[in-house]
Amino acid sequence: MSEKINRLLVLKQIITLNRIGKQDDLLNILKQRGFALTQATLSRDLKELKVSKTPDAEHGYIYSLPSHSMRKRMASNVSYSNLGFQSIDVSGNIAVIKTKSGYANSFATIIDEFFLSEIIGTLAGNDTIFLTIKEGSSFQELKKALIVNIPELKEFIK
Amino acid sequence: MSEKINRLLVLKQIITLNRIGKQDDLLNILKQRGFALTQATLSRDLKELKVSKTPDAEHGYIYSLPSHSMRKRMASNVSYSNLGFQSIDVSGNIAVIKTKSGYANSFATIIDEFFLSEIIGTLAGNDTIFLTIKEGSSFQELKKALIVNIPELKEFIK
DNA sequence: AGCCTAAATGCATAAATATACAACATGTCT
DNA sequence: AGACATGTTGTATATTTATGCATTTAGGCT
Repeated sequence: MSEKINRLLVLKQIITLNRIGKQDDLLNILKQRGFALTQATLSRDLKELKVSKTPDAEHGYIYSLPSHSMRKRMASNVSYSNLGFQSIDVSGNIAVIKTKSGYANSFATIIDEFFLSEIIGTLAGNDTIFLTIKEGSSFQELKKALIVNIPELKEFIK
Repeated sequence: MSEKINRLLVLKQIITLNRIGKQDDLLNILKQRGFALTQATLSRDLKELKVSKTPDAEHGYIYSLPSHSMRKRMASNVSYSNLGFQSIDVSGNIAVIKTKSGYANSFATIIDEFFLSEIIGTLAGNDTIFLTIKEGSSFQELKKALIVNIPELKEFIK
């Protein structure tokens, strides 16, 4: 299960570091790295990651991540390891993240920047963030989206 | 011939204003607007415009223009009609744009923002811009790219 | 633990997209 | 104008990608 999350993270990395124009090529690289999957699954993964296929001056077509997900992180060498994350829980359609004192606001800002489709809005106090989960999305999905976008959280969630 | 340029311009407009997920749909709209073409041509047009197909939260997939081409223009209600453009010529792999006095720099800046693949670099003086044409690209291609990106120039070039 | 629901995946295939090739048009240069 | 090069397009088709359906797997809950 966490197999999938790993795969998504590796997939993102492969896409940012290489210029690849078809799923079969991605598939082969993933297989080399020890993942067992089919093109069908890959297609679904790409959809989930919102990876788009774009014409490229030299390579014909290439896959690329939505501009938000990566660009900033890659450029500025920022690590999120110390976001102050403490825990995440849920009640109804409100997820609650607890952070170290004073970290809630900056953490929420980062989350906002990813425009996660599972979230309607965030509200941050001093050490607490409320996240409204979009109708139709689950707490599970939200957690997964958080991990995929902020890999550093992987060790801490669930 | 200018038929094609018109088509590309309309195509861009259609894409910015609608959320369309497959070429057949685009094709139908173009046909409604009086253009006669096939899916093959459309596919080539999309490639030329660097239109990418992106997963979308609600619509499955949508076509969208590279972020530069449009966003700014649509948002800020800027018209380029008065860029000060006067003429464009070429010698070897250097294209030379003449502008009204003082306009060269701002014009060059706008061009830079489109990251045209036909251009290696630009250099602007007071009323003159030098554009280095990328090896493998032609002056013709460059002019077309300029028109497609800055429709206002259509009347003035060639 | 055992039941239940939701997620994940493969297989097969439909759907969508890109392109080789040939034909035709357009432009350029002398 | 004629010749040559370049650009544009359609047709047919190969390639690539998405998805319905069935099955397996993983969680969540009592």
